[in-house]
Amino acid sequence: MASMKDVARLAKVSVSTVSRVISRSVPVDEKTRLQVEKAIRKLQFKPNLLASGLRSKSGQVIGLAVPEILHPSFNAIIKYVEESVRSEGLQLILGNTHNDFEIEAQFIESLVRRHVDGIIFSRVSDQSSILHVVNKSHVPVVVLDRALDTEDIPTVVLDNYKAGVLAAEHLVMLGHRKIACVAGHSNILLSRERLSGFSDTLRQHGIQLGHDRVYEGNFRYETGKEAVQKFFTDGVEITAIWAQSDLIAFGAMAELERMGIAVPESISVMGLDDIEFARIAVPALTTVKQPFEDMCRKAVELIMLQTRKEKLPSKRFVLAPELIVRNTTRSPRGSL
Amino acid sequence: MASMKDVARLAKVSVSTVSRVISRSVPVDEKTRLQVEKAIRKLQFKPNLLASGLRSKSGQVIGLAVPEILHPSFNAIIKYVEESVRSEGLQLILGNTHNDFEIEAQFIESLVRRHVDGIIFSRVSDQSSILHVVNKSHVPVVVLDRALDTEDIPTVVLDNYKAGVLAAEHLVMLGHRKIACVAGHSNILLSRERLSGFSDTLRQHGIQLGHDRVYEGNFRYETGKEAVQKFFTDGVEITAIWAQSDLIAFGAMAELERMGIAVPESISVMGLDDIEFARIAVPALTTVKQPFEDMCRKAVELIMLQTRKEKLPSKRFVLAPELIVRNTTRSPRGSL
DNA sequence: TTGTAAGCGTTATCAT
DNA sequence: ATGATAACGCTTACAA
Repeated sequence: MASMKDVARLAKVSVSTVSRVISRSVPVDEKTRLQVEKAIRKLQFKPNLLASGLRSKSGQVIGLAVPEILHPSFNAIIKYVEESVRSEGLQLILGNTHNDFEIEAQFIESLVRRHVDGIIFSRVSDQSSILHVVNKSHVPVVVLDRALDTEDIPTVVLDNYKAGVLAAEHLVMLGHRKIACVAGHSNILLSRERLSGFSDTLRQHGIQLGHDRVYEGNFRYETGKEAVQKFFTDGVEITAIWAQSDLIAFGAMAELERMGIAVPESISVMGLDDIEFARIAVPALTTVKQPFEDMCRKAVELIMLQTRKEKLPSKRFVLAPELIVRNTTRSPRGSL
Repeated sequence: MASMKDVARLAKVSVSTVSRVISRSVPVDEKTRLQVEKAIRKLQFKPNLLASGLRSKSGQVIGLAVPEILHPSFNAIIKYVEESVRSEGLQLILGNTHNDFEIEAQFIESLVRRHVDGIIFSRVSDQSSILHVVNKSHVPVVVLDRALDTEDIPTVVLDNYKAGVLAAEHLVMLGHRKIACVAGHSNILLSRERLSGFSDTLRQHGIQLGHDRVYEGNFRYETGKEAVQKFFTDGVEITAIWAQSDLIAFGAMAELERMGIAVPESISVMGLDDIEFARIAVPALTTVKQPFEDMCRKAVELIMLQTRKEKLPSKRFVLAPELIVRNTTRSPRGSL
């Protein structure tokens, strides 16, 4: 492959001039510029990213760490982060941490050694190496989707409280009063926030969300099944369920189906995320949409700002959720 | 960040010795090795990947080009490629080509400039720049999931003909005779192969798959809906449908549901891929499984073999599909 | 505006 | 077994 040296020789200029033409950081005489460009075309010269990265200390990549690739919401994040990253002229290194902090640490280390321009963490493990990264190597970092309440790191999150509010309002407006919630683990901040928004709003409408009506699990499909089994084993009366993820909602619906309980005729179900399948499934899932696209764009933007050493207007960016009404919710039997 | 120079100074050896300790390519005296390792630990030295990449002409990354991230089968591919790549000690650069050959070309160019150790193409666009890559820059390449019939490029594919056979056998065994197929575009080789396997097998059982019973579209959800509409508009009698992707199958089921036709009671539906949702959906989808994990592992393996300049045992690796029977297929009414 | 030359942090070659 | 030293291909002071 042709190098700058070759171009310089052909264009009868120095390598620095070639470099200037390419980076267009410094004015170059029209005539010499044309010569150089001609030589570049002739030799099909493409600058070596490793060399320029080494010199300028910028690998022209950003890294994205997700805890699990085969999960619809992370798919969305991967897609939109890739899009934003490319629109900045960079490339994306993707790593699956499997929620394992050792794998995460190893991934991060490689990114740092590669002089990435930034790292986006989507849901970090609790023993995350983020702090280490931020302190030791000064690589710009953004946390996406899961806020760390304790840390002073740029963060992009959903307004999780508001998500709970939207869900509660929707179910209450439909006339439900026997309502349950399937939540993520309470040691995760966003689970707590979602639940607070949900139960606060119910309370404002005179509905108490008792402990027996809250099932705590993870955000996966199986949690939905388990929750439904638990509610019925405990004999809890229910006409509507809000699941804190669409996957949970699908698990719940599958279990209801298995038990011969019709959705939404007998029980309404709604989720959170608005994954692709929410639209596709039959019946289509009523849910609270997470604005993944905006969140990812924001995250990349925050990386770029830090790269340019600009001061961030704020450390914490909270984006609003949106209620998407489809076909898994309706008024309870006998109401209205 | 500490560099080799720093380590060398602290350990009172030359940088080359440090390099040798790290690469362990050449024997180093036990004693000096320990000294060096101590210094490395003390300084928390991490070799710079850009520098070593520049010198050794290996970026320690491989690139993966997919046409669409938000598609369940590509999710699987992304996941399993990432896994295999990491187990080789490399990292993954992911690019979404949107089936746009210009975007693809640009992505590939950056990968080459980055001296990636290999590129995996998952379903290339028809005007793909693969050939260019293979010829100009000698970067190892593997095509995954969609074979190019014309080219002499290492390829990993599903045995698509066999997939058609498995689907046909299953439906025939259940007693179906009025069978339809929703296929991908016939200008894509794998669609044709799947269809051939399917119709050949039906024919062996005395069933002719007429043109009116084949709907050609893409592999997306909407195609399934369109196909069902078409079949019913045309008044084609059907008791079973094989869709060449799970997404198509879900589209078909949604449309059947909308029309009040029960699956599998009135019409059996089966797919191809075995995406996550096939298991999760209600009713769970009967399908032909694509061994994504094995395919991806193979693809990465082929890259590594090429990197080591080893001769490939073959250019084309065909992996077997597997029938997964779930709840969307059963014997037609009236039979057995 | 352009050229010279000194790195960036490694690895590879050649001595010793 | 170890050390000097020259690359790798680019950017960036500093000079001219």
